[in-house]
This record gives sequence, C-alpha cells and structure tokens, in this order.
Amino acid sequence: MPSRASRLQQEIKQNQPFRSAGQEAVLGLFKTADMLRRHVGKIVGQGGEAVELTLQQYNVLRILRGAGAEGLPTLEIAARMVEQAPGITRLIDRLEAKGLVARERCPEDRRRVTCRISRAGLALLARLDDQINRSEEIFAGVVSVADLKRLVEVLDRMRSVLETK
Amino acid sequence: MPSRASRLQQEIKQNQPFRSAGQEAVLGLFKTADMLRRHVGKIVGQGGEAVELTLQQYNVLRILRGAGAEGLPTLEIAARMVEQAPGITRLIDRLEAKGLVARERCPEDRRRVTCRISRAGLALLARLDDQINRSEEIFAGVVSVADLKRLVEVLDRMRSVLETK
DNA sequence: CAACAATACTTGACATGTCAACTAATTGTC
DNA sequence: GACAATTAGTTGACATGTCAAGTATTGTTG
Repeated sequence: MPSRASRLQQEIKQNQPFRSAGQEAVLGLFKTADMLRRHVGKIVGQGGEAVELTLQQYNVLRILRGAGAEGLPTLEIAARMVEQAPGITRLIDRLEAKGLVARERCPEDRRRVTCRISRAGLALLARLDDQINRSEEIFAGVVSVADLKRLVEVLDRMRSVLETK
Repeated sequence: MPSRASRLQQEIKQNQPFRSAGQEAVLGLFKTADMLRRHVGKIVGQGGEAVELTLQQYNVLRILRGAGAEGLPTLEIAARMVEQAPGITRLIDRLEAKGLVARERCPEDRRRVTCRISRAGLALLARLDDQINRSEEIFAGVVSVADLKRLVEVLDRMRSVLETK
C-alpha cells in the first residue's frame, strides 16, 4: 500500500517522498518554527497603539523583567536568549532608544553595562502578556499536554547532540 | 516532590518554571530550530573551496533541482520554500550572480520568469549532499524513528492551527 | 474591445542579522 | 608592579530580511 503524500510534502509541493524520518523532522521543525515565529512576531510587532517590537527585542524585555530591579549585564542577556543574538548591543540600543530599557555602566566592574527594564517596558509587556499567553495555548485544541511534554522531551534530546557552538 | 528544572530552563537560565507545557514547547521549538538552522547553515555556508550559500539559497537550489530541466517560475519557488521568503527575487539574484541559477522570461506568459539550476548549481549541491544527509541523520543516536514520526505528526497538527498568514 | 482587475514579479527604503576587528577594564603571572 | 591574557562590550562593513509601492502583462466584463 503506497502511503499518501505527507502533509509537509503537500505544503512544500514536493513530489518525491522524504528520504528519511530525520529529514522530514528537520524540515517540519524549520517550517513550524518559521510559522510560529511569524505568528508571535505579528503580536509583538503590531504594538496596537504603541511601540513595535521584534521577537528578539521582546525576548530581551522578558529576560529583563525576569531579572528584576538589579538588571543584568549585556552579555548575560545574550546568554539567556532563546535564539542566539550576536548583535545584542544594537538590539538593546533600539530598546533604549524606545525608552524600554535603561543602561548604566557597572561601578564594581567598569567593563560591564547593566541593563534594566523601564517602567514603560514593563507596561508594554503587561499589555502583551494576555495575547502571548493565549498564543502559546493555541495548540490546546489539537495537541494534548502529554504530546506537548513528549515534544519537549524529544526536542531536548535533539539539542543535546547539536550542542554546541 | 518538586520537579527539577527542565533542560530548557537551564539552557536559558530561567529561574521560574514554565507557565505551561505550551510555553515550554514553543520556546523549545524556537531554540531547537535556531540551533539546527545554525548547524545546517554552517555546512552550506562554508563552501569549503567554492561558493557559500545561506540556508534559504540552499533551499532554492534544492527546489530547482527537484523541478528538473523545465525549471520553475519565481513565485512558484517562493511557494515551495520551507521558510517564507518575501525577498525571493533578490535571493535568486544572488544565486544568479554566483552562476548557480539561470533565469529567462517565459515566452507564453511574459510576466513570468522561469528559473533553472545551472550545471555549477547541480555540482555544488552534489558536493553538499553527503554532509547534509549526514546532518539530518545526526539524531539517529538519540531519537528513535518512532519518536521522529511522532514529532513530525505533532508538528503537522501544530501547523494546522497556525495556517494561515 | 476598452477599462478594470488580477497576476507575477521588481524595486526602494529601511530594519535587522552577522562576522570580524577593536577598545577598555580586569585578572593572573612572574 | 609590569605585562600578557581574559573578559565585556562596541563598532564597522556588509549581507540579508521585510514591507509597501511600482511596473509590465494577462485575464475579465460590460
């Protein structure tokens, strides 16, 4: 019995079947992440009335909110990013320009620059929280919590072989 | 019994646990895709001796190889991309500049531009094939084929709710 | 068959990402 | 305490991505 074309195969109009489960998984991962990225990017990027963010900028704000009042040095933020961000300095430049983040050279170690989220940054995140939370639960209808947990677990193992650099 | 911090949590040094399985899945997906993207990007991007490609450029070449001698119109390529590529024209401009793709205005419908992979493009892909195939099988040791298939299936369902634009 | 809409790209302007130097401050090391 | 090595961040140059508006060509409709 010839298996029907997979969903992904149809999506990218590929006529040959995939060479392996590995290949299909990798492409499916890329495509899903790209769609998700655009989906969330639209939420943080439209701003409603106020400031527009990129996904990366949003991630920085989230990290700084988590860090609280002490803030974090620049490269420590980079280390916590979900996606690598070699251009962290300029990323934060833009957030500072929008008044969402404040920077200050650290007195104890003058090489460091401590970054803190501003009142305005916190307010912006607060406005986005609901929409973001909802968008993370968007899969509730089609994927069970058990499936999500298995997914997380498999992704963990995949990253373990990609580590590092 | 308090569950230990998840792997992802440690990776991004997050002190609070994730709000939900959905959130952890979304972030894990982003992180895994980013790492994979860099991994594959390094393969196609170093060129060895010859031409360097971006992941997107590589994807275009793969699509054109699959299309064979008739080639494909520009936007049809865009439709088949794994990741959306609004800048498809300039993406192909660069491939043409490197001599990997040839373009020709379609005689039947002069709005269209037919793109074909060149001899050099095919040769480049041939040189990359082995490395790419190997990189897609990199997970063989840590993730079973059954797990990969389940992963693919869950990703399919996730994309179904993201559709569309 | 003229006029309007739709299609298939192209282009411009600008934001963002990326890599490789480069500077400044701090930490060993003898 | 001088000097190299390390760490933290910045900058420049350039590639790529993104959105909106523009152009040429083909369908469609009164």
